[in-house]
Amino acid sequence: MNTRFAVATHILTFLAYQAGEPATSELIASSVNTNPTFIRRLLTQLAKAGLSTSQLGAGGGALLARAPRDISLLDVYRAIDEEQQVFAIHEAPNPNCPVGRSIDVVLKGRMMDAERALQAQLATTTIADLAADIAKRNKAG
Amino acid sequence: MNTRFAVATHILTFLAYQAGEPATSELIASSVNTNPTFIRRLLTQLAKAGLSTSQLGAGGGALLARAPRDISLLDVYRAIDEEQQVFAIHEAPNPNCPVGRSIDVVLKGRMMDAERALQAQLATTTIADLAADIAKRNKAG
DNA sequence: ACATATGTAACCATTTTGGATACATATAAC
DNA sequence: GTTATATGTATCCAAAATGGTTACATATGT
Repeated sequence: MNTRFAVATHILTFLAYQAGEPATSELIASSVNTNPTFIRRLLTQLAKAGLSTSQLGAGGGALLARAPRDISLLDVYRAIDEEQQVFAIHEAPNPNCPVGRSIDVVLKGRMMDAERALQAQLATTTIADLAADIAKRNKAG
Repeated sequence: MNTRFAVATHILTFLAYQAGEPATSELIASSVNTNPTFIRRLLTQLAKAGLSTSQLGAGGGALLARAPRDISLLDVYRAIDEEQQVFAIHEAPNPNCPVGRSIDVVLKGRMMDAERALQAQLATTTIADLAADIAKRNKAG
């Protein structure tokens, strides 16, 4: 998969650490080690999903739109991965073959089962959990 | 994701339908609607994973190496997806940032939880299940 | 006004993906 | 043993995805 989900999660965790202080795309980019445009593109998607907001102008930047404990990794996944599925099928199998005729429908069902299991697990973790894990790790390490 | 997992599953289900009769890469390709080389590349991976075998020469082709009920979608997933993970992280975050320093380790753990949930679900379906679903669907439809 | 920061478009290089051709090797059939 | 068949693999290619870069119109705080 691409790294957008990971970077989006990084962004939100960073914002949680900011504790209400707006963060510019440049500041976030320096934490992620990428460029501000990439961050702004993701922030736009996160804002559309209701996970972040942005303040224009001097002293502005991105903020969480909700409490970290109310943002799950599933929320992030849904905000970023527009396709909403890790599996892809091969288009247009042979309709004259017994297998080709039905494989797509049958396989899609099983793929969706796996996708649901993945998403259910993602729902069990919040940005607050990640922030706590990081705080503990930095204190210990 | 790419379509290799779906095509590999199609191949194995096709072989299950062949009931012991060898299938050439060309025949399989016509069912999948792709080219024989792509099929052979996947068959090589499936054979390395112990899921299929191949017979050279006239009348040859690919065969299942195990009973369809003994091949799970997790077996296919592991045979095909060498990376074994749907999630990717962004490399080299800023070590001087509290979040950048620890996000990778922490997030990787949660990603692996989700990956495990996905794989556990894949393990519940076998090629025999898919073949049965297809047979039922073709009879009904 | 002026500096700052977003949102978005445009362009680019790299990688991934799947398709196409080619061919050495191995096997079956005769 | 010769011939037809089929694999396994290398090579090349075009299209798409991915993330980086520049640019700039718009909005906001000072």
